[in-house]
Parts: sequence; C-alpha cells; structure tokens
Amino acid sequence: MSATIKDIAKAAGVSISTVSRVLTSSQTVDQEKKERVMKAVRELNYIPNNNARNLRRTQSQTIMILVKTIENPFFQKIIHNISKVLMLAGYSVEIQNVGKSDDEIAIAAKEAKNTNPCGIVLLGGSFGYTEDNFKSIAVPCVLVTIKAGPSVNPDLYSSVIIDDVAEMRKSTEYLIGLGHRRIGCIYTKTQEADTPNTLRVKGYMQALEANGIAVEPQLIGTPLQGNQNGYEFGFNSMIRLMERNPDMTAVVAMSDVLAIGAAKAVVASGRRIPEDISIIGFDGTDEAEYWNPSLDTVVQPVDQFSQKTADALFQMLNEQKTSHVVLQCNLLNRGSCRPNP
Amino acid sequence: MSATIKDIAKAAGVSISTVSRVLTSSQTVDQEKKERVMKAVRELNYIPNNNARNLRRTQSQTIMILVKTIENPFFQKIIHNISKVLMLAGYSVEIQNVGKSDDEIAIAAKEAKNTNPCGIVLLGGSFGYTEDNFKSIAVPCVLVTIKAGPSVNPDLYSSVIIDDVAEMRKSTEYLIGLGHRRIGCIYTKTQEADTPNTLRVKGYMQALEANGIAVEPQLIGTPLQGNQNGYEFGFNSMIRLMERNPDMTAVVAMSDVLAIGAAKAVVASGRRIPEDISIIGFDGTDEAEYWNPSLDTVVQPVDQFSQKTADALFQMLNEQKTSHVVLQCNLLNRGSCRPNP
DNA sequence: TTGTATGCGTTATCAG
DNA sequence: CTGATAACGCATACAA
Repeated sequence: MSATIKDIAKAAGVSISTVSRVLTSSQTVDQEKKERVMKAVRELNYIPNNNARNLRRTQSQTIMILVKTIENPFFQKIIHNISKVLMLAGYSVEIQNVGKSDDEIAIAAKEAKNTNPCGIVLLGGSFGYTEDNFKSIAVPCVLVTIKAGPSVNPDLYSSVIIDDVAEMRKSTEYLIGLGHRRIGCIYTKTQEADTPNTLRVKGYMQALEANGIAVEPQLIGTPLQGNQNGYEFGFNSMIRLMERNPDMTAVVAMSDVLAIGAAKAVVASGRRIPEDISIIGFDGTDEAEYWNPSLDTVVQPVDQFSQKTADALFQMLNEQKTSHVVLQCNLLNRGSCRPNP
Repeated sequence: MSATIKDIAKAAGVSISTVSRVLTSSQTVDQEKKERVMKAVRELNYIPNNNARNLRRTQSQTIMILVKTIENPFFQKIIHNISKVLMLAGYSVEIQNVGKSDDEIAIAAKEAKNTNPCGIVLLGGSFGYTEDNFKSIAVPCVLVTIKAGPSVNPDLYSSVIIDDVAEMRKSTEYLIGLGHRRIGCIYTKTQEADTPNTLRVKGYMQALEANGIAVEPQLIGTPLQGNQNGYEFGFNSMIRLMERNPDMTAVVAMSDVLAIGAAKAVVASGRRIPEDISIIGFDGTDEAEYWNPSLDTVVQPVDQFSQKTADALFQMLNEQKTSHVVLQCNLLNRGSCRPNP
C-alpha cells in the first residue's frame, strides 16, 4: 500500500493534523515543521487520497465536466480549454461522456453524489432542465450551449450560450442575400425536445418567412435512423434532398460535421461547390476549414466559451452569483457559397 | 444532504450491513428484506457514495481511461467503445485527458491513488515506461497503441497495439508498388523518445531501403513548431515538401489528420489528387473517408482495439494474467493514390 | 501554533 | 442469514 498522511506525520515527526494543515495551507504552520513535512512528502512520494478528501470535505476541489457526445469536435476544444484553466486554478477535473441516448440530467444527479464535485459543467444536451433537476443536483451548475426551460428560476444555474435562432437566421439570410431561394436544411431530427438544433431550424424558418419564402418540408432534413455518424447522416440527407429538389441551389447545415457529409454528397453526385450548390455549416471547426473546398461556416467563439464558462463557475463558487451570457458568432465566408445567378 | 445507507436501513427496518449486502449482492439476503431495501432505495432516491465506497473497498469498480490528447478522433472512438463495454460489465468509467506536454506516467500514478481505480487504460502517449513506473502505479494497466520499453518485464502490464513499423512499411511499399520513387513523409518530429510516429517513420525508411531507394532527409517531415494543430501542421509541412521536392509524386502521412492537412496543401497549390500527387494517411478515420476526394489510409481496427482492450483488462482483473496482442491493419484504397506514369 | 479525537459513508470482519 | 463494529484516509472542531 502507498503512503498515507499517517506515514508522513511519522516521518516528519509531527501530528497528522499538522501535515493536513501544510497540505491544505488552511492554517499557518511553523516554518521548520512545514519544511520537514514537505520533505517527507517528496521522499515518500505521497499523494493525498481524493476519495478520503472528498468524503470528509464539505466542498471538494473537483470539477466534473459532463459532455453530451464527446465525439463533437467543437466540444473537444472547449473541454481542452476549460480543463486547462481549471487545473491551473488548482481544481482537479473529471470528464464524463454521456451517450446520445443517455439522460444527462439523471447522470448529473448521480455524479453529483458519486464524486461529490464542487461544480458541474454541462456541455451540450437538451433544454429540458427543470427546477427540480437543479435542486436534486444541488451543486453549482454551468450549462454550456444550452439553457434550462423558461420557467426555471435563472438564479439556480449559470449558462453560456449563443443565440441559436438568431445565428442560424443570419446564416440563412446570408444565402438569401446571395439570391438563393430554394435553400435546403440539413439537420438530425431527433426525438428530443429542445436542442440547439431545434432552435437553429427555427432560425432557418424565420429567415425564410421574413423574406417571403415559403417553408417547404421537403427541403428540411430527414429523421435520424439507425446509428449513422454525423458525416454519414449529412451525406444521406443531402442525397435525398437533391433527389427531391432538383432546383435547390443552396444548403444550410446545423453543424460542420453535417455540412461536410452533405458537401461530400454534392461532389459524389457530380455537382460542384459552389458552382452548383452553395453550402454553409455551423461551428467553425478545423475540419470545415481544411475540407476541399473550405466550407463557409458560422464560427462559435470557442475561446470565449471556455473563458466565460470558467468565469461563471468561479463566480458561483466564490460569490454564489449566477450569470447568463450570450456569445456572438462570426459568419465566415470561405468561398463555398456564391451568388445565385 | 441526500440519503445515505443509514437512512435506507432505517426506512427498511434492517441494519446497514444488510443494505450493503443487497446493494453489492455480495451475500444472500432474505428475499422479503431485500425487497424492502430496494423499495427504500427507490423511494429515497438513494445513490451510493462512490468516494466512501472506493475508500473502503479493497478493489473499486472504477476504470480510469487516461487519454493522451483526446483531440485525436481515432482515440475518441476507442474511448466510446471501451466505455460502453466496461459500463455494461458494471464498472464505472472515468476519463482523464492528458495534455500533449504533460507526463502521462506521473498522472497515471497520481490518479491511481487519487481515485483508486481497479484498472487503468492508457491510450496513446509514448513508449517510455519503465518497471518502476508500473510498480508506482500498482494497478493493472493496459497500454493501448503503445508498449513499455523492451527491458520491462511483460508480466507487469498488458498491451494492445499494432505493428507500427510493419504497417507503415506496407503503406509505403504500396506507393512503391505503384511506381513511385520520390515519396514524401509527413510527420511531426517531436522531442519525445518513442511514439508510434517514430516507429512509423522507421517503417517508411525500411520500405525505401528494402526497395533500393535512398532515404532523403528533405523528403521527411519538419519539426513541430509553435502549437499548430494537426491539420495546420500537415498543411505547412506539405507546402515545404513540395517546394523543396518538385519531383515528389507521392506522400505518406503518419495520421489521417496530417494527411488531410497535406492534401489541402496539394489542392491549395493548384495540384490535383491523385493526378499530380498520390497521398495516403493512417488511422482510418471518418474524416479521411469524407474528405474530397476520399483519402487512402491504413485502417486501424477500432472495434478490435476496444474489444481486445476490454478483454485484456478483464483478464488482468479476474485472472491476474497479462496479455499482449498485436492487431492487423487494413490498407484501404479509395482512389487518392495512383500509378506513377 | 500544535495535537487529540471525532466523523464523513461505506464495506469487511466477526460473532451471533 | 443478520447485526454490531472496526476500519478506510483525511479534515476539522476543540482543547491545550
């Protein structure tokens, strides 16, 4: 068995409480004893047992990041950034992947008791949170890319999001501005109630309506079937859209992954981008930038997402204050969309 | 505060030991009492505290997955699969991301004491493990995609790998077989000692030598500078290779991400794939399949990786037996390589 | 400033 | 089959 606090105490010739004080720097300790303790820690290669700590502590120093579908490359960047910031601030970070079909709220509640984190970051998922959910979680939560329902008291949580409706509307209106009228919409129609995707479709529709263009169901994505991955789905969905709408000149996708799948379908069917079909994605991933040709996209501000999330978390932890920030996206024209002649 | 085992015991009218026995199904319990306990668990929404469990348990039921650079899409699939298998077997799974520049061995040792997992899966990283490392970790380890040094007693750990040298040699010889002679090699030359990349470069060289082609340094990748991502690096590296080797007709990349970056550079410089430059990646990611055009690649058997890793883990956990398996890859010709006229 | 003693929620041991 | 009870490793109120 490895060294415990007891061993350190013995080796340093002090009591375990003194060792604990040195390690947590909770109280001032005699300098000379402090050094003896540190020396023992080094020599015995002592690492405090987090289980015991979290069990005893009122507040652990662990942040849990719950990611809905870690496959999303956009999330990965955020995870990476947030982890770095939090670890620098002295927290240990744990990541949990939540399957597409898992109930992230239930898992959050479970994890909250399981690992006793002092804060939870919820990355992705749907908008279904209720007040009871937060009460059962009972740990400061920051929702990233999603919000709780409108009836939920906003003081119960923090959030960092974008305005999905407005951003997708912007994306669609960009195509409309280029003269497109028959604009397809690639998205995964799932069972779930309110996801960012749902909102984005709403934005797509709003854009059409505001410009006097009829919303046609046959231009809007197909339901997800089987367990296709994002690329596959985008591909199949696009094939179907092109078959049913020969006059379609442009397409908005709800994500870059879907956009790439759709773009591949365009090329596979012998059409060209952007000469025959204009296409724009959403997220701003490297994958879209390095695709051939580079795809236009609505860039989500990853760095801001990370920073604001960490900020919100610290604010909840230290000042018990919640916050809700809405970030701006940036439409990036890389040449995969062009005026409709 | 939420319900504890004590509350359940009281509610069910039994002792806490009985509750524990029901929950861990470690011993037979009277059927009627068992049901009373289960009912109380349900009604009080009881969730056992893992910290306390792991603290007390000789062997926790948690598997830790340590991933070196979670950004790698190949790793993500493995994580996903392994998690599923392990959770189905009743383990809880924790994922920890290890930064590119972090020392995964030190972190593994720390986590081993921190969270007291019953097993650790090490995904990626380098080949630098020593016997002391495993002794300090003191928890069954399965190394995935890497192995420990040759001097390390193989009974100290399990591993699931591919033969990086042979597979990359196969890839290179495929190009040679197509008549290519001036073949570039895209890889990130890092400080680290032995990574899969290093071995793959070795395979590339072996292929050339075995076929009487001189190995030329100017055809081999550039060192990584700054913090470019994989795509960016592949792109820049390829640009430089093309400048310095106008007669280069083909390129092998150490990963699909690098291959995509390189392919983008080919296109950006006005050349065509495969007419002007043949290109082949490594990994078999969806990204390479959905690129335009689809890229040839050496497919790593993701599903087998996941399955074998889980198998190896179970074998270590249940029978204290280590195993070392080497998987076969599959060269996939999708049309991004063609005979050199 | 320091040490002693108690308890966090569980599982394991032991005697019934 | 069951119920007390002692650990697990640590942080902290309390006493010194």
